[in-house]
Amino acid sequence: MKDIIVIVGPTGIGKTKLSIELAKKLNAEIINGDSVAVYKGLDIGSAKPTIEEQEKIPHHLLDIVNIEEEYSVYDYQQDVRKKIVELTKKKKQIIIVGGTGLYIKAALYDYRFAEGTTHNKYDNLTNEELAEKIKQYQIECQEENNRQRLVRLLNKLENGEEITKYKDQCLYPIKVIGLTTSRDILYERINKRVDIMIKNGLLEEVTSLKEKYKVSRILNSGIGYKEFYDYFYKEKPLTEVIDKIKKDSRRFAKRQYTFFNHQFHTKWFNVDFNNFNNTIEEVYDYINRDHNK
RNA sequence: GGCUUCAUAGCUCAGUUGGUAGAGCAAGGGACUGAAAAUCCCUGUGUCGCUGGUUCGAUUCCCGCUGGAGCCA
Repeated sequence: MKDIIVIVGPTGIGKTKLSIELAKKLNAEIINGDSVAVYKGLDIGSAKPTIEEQEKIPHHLLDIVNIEEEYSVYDYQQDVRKKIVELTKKKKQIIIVGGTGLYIKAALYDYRFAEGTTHNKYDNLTNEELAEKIKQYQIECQEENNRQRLVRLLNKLENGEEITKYKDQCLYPIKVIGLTTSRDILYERINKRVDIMIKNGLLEEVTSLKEKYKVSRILNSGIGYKEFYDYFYKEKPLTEVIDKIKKDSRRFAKRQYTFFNHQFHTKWFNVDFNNFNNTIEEVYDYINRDHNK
């Protein structure tokens, strides 16, 4: 089996562009590694590859979930693993591109999830009480303020699920390519990209989605979408929304660096924005060099 | 031109009855196994505008300068 090429990096760095150019050269197909782009209709704000781009190279796990549906790491893990089998049979090289570190890691590494688990929210318990209950299972719980994690952990314990730690067992041969640049340049690109999204009709996209889907977790948590809440319900000006999207994107980029630096063996490439072909060649050479050894 | 007032962290501002300073925001770092574009944790040295004086010691008091704001001519 050929190495799975994994392209990661902060938002707005040029992962999509690289993935398509590499796929052409490698006769590969692309699997989306982005937790928002799996949703239908979230096109502009998620910076999904355009129709033209998708026509050049087959894309998988894009537009596979309706906005009111729930989709989780578990679902993604299952879907990716099926796709890997499918594409390997077709003798296609696989490129996974995206910015959602946990999704990609859970798909490729030995992350274990039980089937049909419950999702009790414990609304009547405080964080302290949750931590207290967890302690009864002789489990040391860190992050005592992190309700999301406390709830999940307690659910697992009450279901009798195993609390596993197989962090570093990768199930497939992979090459992790990271794209990077200086913080200043990245932030400038992020800011510009948000302006372009607005020009391309982000407000219209969000407005029509809001009308169609009254309740949606993803519209309330995705960057480029959740920020419009203040615009629709608090009569805040659009400029404030735009600044917030930029800020949230910058902070997200920072967290992405932390994840890709520590959770993967990432080989970083400084992007040449003046001549992107240089970057493509550099990455292509790296992939081939390692194949031939 | 005269008088008053302000000048402190990237920004908005506290504060020190004279012993070289701290909040919010911004920013930086980190964690990460079913919400992950989520959630949570940690991080504040800055010629206290410039120059001189008083003082053991000045960002703090005083003189002058520069720049901003206001009032009067």
